[in-house]
Amino acid sequence: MSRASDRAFETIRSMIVSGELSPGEQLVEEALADRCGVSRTPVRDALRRLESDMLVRRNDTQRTFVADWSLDDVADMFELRAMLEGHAAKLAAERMSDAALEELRRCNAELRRAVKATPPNVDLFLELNRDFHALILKVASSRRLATLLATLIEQPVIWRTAHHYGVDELARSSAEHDELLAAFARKDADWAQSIMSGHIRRAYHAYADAHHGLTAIDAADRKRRA
Amino acid sequence: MSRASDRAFETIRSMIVSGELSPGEQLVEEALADRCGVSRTPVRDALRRLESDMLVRRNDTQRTFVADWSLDDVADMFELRAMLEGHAAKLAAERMSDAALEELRRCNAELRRAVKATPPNVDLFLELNRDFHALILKVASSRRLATLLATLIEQPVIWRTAHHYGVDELARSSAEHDELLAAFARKDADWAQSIMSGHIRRAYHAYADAHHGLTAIDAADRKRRA
DNA sequence: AGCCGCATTATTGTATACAAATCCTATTCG
DNA sequence: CGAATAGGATTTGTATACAATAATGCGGCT
Repeated sequence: MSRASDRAFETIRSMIVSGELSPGEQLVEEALADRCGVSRTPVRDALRRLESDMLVRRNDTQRTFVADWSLDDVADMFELRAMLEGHAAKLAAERMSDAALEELRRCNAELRRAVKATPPNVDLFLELNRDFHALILKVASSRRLATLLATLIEQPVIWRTAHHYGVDELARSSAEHDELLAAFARKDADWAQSIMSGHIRRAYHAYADAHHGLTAIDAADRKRRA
Repeated sequence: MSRASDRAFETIRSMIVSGELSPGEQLVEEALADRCGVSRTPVRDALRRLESDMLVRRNDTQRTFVADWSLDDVADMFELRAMLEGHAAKLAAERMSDAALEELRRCNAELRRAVKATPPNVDLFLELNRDFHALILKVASSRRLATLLATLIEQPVIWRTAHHYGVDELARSSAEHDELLAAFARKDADWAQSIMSGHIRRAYHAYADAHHGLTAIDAADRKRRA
């Protein structure tokens, strides 16, 4: 997709992920078109893409809204992610090359530096974490799997809450990455799968712990807006 | 989506699934618009949807083509399906109600009748098989999972080859469904998961057996057309 | 002959106007 | 007072024209 459509997609996407557009809020094509400085046509394209990423949902009469996720939905999402990323790690272990392994090591070394900085560089951590997982997915080399996972990562839920991670959580992440590297080095597919699955599940509980007190407020807030 | 856009989607979709449009063939918006009797706008919508279902792919310059799948891709697809449908069966076993179980039983009874007819009614089998799996997915009640699986089922690969099933394969399917029903009745989630996973894997091998001799021809055929 | 550059054609992208559907509200009727 | 509803306002759907980009083929050049 060329300029206008991409711009619309990225603009709307970042507005959703940043929370500038609240969960449950209605998205009106013409208003978005104005904000993006394009016509409705590319906005419609963008909304379709966002819909397939499940960042927006449509009601039965074709109105679009920013997706809102219940705790159950989030739990669901993490469970699927644990399963699929575990599978990816397994495939990756079987297909890991020395070069790719070395790149993963470099990535995690940088990641650890970001964690150990004072104060820890959370944005950099997130970026390198993304890279690390993306690299594994690449080694797994399953187009299908990549597509499925794409809709599970990069969720606003994750992004808005990642900053709540404590330093200990961040450090634990890079330690788990080390374990993954060990499993990859030994080409132990089942081990890699187990670690990855646990890695994601731990992330879920970190999320849940940080949020279980907020959901009631969120729900009330959402209702008020609607 | 209202009439025109849906019509375009369904028309193009069925042309792909039936093989009227060959894998690798370029899809031109205006030509499709003519064939569907609508303008390019709804066709573009339809192509986006087909793209997210992975029935078409786009090259780097935005031309669209009917998706073509290598044997590896298909194996990949079945493996993911085995994993995800297995997970769905597990969730379903935990959440199965008596009413839903009864409905599944009725469905499989009908399915068995379709198999035992002379000659076996393969189209009816396929439809009921779909219903059976959809029902399980519904009981699993995970929106996310449903979305992910949607892109894996209903592939032309599957549809075009289902007719190659022998009577014994069909009978074995309904027998496996019976086992699933037993697992559901006892709410044995792990059992349900194992059976479902095996069920899909068996389907894969039936596919592979029927096709491993054809791929060379298919490839040549595809090349000739391109 | 082979290849490069340019004009031509084919195809997709975007804007816009208008049509259809949906939503909202005010008003009427029970 | 509440429910049904009619009609205006809002929003989405579709068609079409034109712009931008990519593919194709031609002609000249080496």
